[in-house]
Amino acid sequence: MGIPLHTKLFLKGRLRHELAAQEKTWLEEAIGRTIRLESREILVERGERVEHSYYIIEGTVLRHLDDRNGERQLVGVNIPGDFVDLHGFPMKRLDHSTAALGPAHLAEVPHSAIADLVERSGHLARAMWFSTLLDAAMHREWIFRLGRLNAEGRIAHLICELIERYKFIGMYDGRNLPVSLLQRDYAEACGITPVHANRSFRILKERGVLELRGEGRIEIHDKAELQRLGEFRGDYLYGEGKLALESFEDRDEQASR
Amino acid sequence: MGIPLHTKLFLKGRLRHELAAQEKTWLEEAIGRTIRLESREILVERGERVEHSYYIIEGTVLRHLDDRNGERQLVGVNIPGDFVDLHGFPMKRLDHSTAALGPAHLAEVPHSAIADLVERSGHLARAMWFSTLLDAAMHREWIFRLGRLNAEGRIAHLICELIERYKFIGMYDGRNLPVSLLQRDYAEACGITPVHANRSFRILKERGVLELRGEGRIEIHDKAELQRLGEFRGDYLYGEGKLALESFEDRDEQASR
DNA sequence: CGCTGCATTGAAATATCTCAATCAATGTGG
DNA sequence: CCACATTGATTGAGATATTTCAATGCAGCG
Repeated sequence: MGIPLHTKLFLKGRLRHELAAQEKTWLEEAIGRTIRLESREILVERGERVEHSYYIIEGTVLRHLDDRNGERQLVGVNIPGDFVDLHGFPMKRLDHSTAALGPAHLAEVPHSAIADLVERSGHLARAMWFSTLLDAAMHREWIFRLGRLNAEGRIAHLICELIERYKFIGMYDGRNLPVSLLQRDYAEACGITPVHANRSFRILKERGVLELRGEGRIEIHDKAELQRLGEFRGDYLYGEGKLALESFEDRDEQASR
Repeated sequence: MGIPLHTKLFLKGRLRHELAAQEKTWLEEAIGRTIRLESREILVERGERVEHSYYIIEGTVLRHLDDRNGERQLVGVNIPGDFVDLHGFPMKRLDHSTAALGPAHLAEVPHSAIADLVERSGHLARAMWFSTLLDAAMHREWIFRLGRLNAEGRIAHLICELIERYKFIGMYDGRNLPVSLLQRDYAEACGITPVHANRSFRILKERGVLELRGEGRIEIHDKAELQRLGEFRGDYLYGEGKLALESFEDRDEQASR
């Protein structure tokens, strides 16, 4: 078919198994259109009712809450292959805002199409449920990071998470992480000031842990130390041991005639 | 029927509409047995594989992550009517631990029974998905609380959330909140030390905002000020305007012959 | 060349932690 | 009923982490 394959990475960072060809086709068909966002462009504002969910083909989307003074707290980072706001499908309204980090290319999936998908494939339905649960698991680690770690640890933990997730989608080469967050963004993710983020990065650099290289690139020099600082245990990303959907797969096998 | 009705509060704090009688019956039947936990007893440890999910009939369950030194970070508080670990159904393994706050009475629901439920009722399936998404929404607010608020604000925000949730299940009278967290627990929820929690509560008391009364009771004196301090907007609990499942209900109506 | 946006640095102010002690309530054994 | 242990709350004082404010540096860009 001549349709461009937007679903190549679909949920790739989220599931341990490939989706079936049939499922991929359905997903591909569910895409209404694709949209391009400019750098820092807002996708959805907190409180908005939503009729579509967005899947990232390319780029990065930040999810955030605003405080009274308009200061942001990031609550999530989405990368290619992620749904940004799949929870908008059951919830119909977003409790946080989403905005592109740099230029981004998204697939827009109408909720009506998701409803069809869910009806057609129990497996896909559960894959989507699972994906939103993975968001929740990440949220929990973010809570941990903010509650128990100091500034360096928080940054380290965040970067560890990003390393694992980029690894899942084949975009981490063991040294260079293609992340273009500004120091301000790290500050907003870690609950610290940009000034303090800056000092923390300096320390990490001086200790030979990592270095911000600009151009949307982080150079990882000592991942072990990074994990130690961030008290990072990556199991919450459910990437190992293909734990993810196996139980569903078992069930599906039993169920299939 | 002679079976005690454990599902009276089922998801009551989670949905804006009553479940259908048929659904309640199914749920009731899905309960394998009920268990009682002693105060501070651990229910599930991080990393454990789980075959059951637990629904709270009575009592409070805390969800937490441990840091390297065994210090806890709370990531959630569950109250009567909540599923504690419904996400264990799709995920099969918990990424955090759960433990009773005081004595608790739980209903144990085998995942096999949930699988049946999900298959039998699309509506119930989505209600459960929704419930887990509400957890995620709360997680996001916890991230906000830890990232943007000072100690007093964090405590205020947490208590505001508890007020709303107890209100949903008819256990808040406008003044007394039946919560028996220790100051240590507030500290673990808010990412501060117990000593600092203590000082913060003193300030809240001196300002006439609230008072810990012991005996598992918080007296709320000035809810407006509490909300201001916590920059609290309760919309993320999806309790107003019955936004929750209306879209599903619409769809279900269309779908029903 | 003079913006502009971001990174970087210094110095003082503030929030929070740490350590150590005391207090109050409760329960237990004799 | 008393002596004692236990648990959680409370307080003080000094140490540390983080913020705030203000200035400077630096690169891309019209």
